[in-house]
Amino acid sequence: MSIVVPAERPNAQTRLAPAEREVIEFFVNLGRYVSLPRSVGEIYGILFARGERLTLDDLVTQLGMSKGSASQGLRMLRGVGAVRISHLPGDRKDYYEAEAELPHLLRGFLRDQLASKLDYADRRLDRLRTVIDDPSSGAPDGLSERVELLRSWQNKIRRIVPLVSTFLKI
Amino acid sequence: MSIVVPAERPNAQTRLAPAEREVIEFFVNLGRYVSLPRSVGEIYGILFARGERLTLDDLVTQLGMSKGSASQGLRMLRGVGAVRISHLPGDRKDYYEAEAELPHLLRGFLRDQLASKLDYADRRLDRLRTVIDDPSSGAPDGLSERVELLRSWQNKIRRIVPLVSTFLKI
DNA sequence: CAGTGTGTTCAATTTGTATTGAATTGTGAA
DNA sequence: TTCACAATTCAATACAAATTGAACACACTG
Repeated sequence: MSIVVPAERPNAQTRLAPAEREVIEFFVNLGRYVSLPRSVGEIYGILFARGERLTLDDLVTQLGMSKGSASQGLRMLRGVGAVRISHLPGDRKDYYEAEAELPHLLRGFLRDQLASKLDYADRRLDRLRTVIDDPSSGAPDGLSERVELLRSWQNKIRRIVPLVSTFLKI
Repeated sequence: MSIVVPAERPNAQTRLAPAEREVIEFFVNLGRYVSLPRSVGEIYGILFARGERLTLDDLVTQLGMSKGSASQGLRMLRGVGAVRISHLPGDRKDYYEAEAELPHLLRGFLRDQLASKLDYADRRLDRLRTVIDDPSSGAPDGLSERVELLRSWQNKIRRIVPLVSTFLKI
């Protein structure tokens, strides 16, 4: 009778240097605060740690993640301008490197994420007003006043954005 | 042979007025951006819409959610100061109402959420530095410089907080 | 006290999100 | 064209988070 020890899955992460693992975990943790998937934090983390260009295959082997995850993670990071893509002559691979300048990163975030969400909230508030103004909507007493309060929040927040941008010299 | 039509679950939400449903969905959607569970958005939404005090049981029957969800959701909302609790004389129930002042809400958020996370990031960065300074950590070239860059991000963000606070008269 | 009306807890379940990997698309070279 | 290689897609799966509800704890009341 022999005891079957489950084969240890060859976790590629094991090959990473301690310093790299630490940086990666830092960004994974950071990403959690804005509900980014772990894989995205890992990708940005290793690119930041290395400071050099890596290919999708590099990410797959170094981080031990699937091609699918790497591909989708890179798309998200490209979308917010957190990684730059480039090429080598005579090489069809895409090479990625981390964008490490805070102003650049925040600009992408403010433009792509925040702006579109504020716009959406605007439309939502407009709809809310029309619904409430309909007498058959059963709006509780004073609701339309409270909704106007929301509108004023929205305006204040909109005015904060340029304030922050100026401060960060974006 | 008879076709069994699944009994329609008596969804309590159906009883809500259209205007109320609209407000609730607004806050549910808002909450998604900061990854709050739907139930929390619903609770704040109905309290905001009604503008009057409701009990846990009211929430359960009006929103059609479990007592457990309502209880946990209220705890979270109390935690960030988004709802106020009060009582009626000779009534053991807890009554809740929505805190609708933006400054008050943001104050709770800045103090409880942001501050503690910035502190945690600080400690994390300190550890990162000590790991990297260890020659056996296998830190890639130039990593310590890039980590110093992180430190400067951190400092900038810390200086934004009072700026925003001032602007919002918090 | 026992009884009743509260709110809370937490294991089980449901629901939602991320990840995988095989199939597919796209692209440059011969 | 066809081949070869790279990246993307997406249905299936694994994993994580939210929700439920029954058991519990607490505190007032008669």
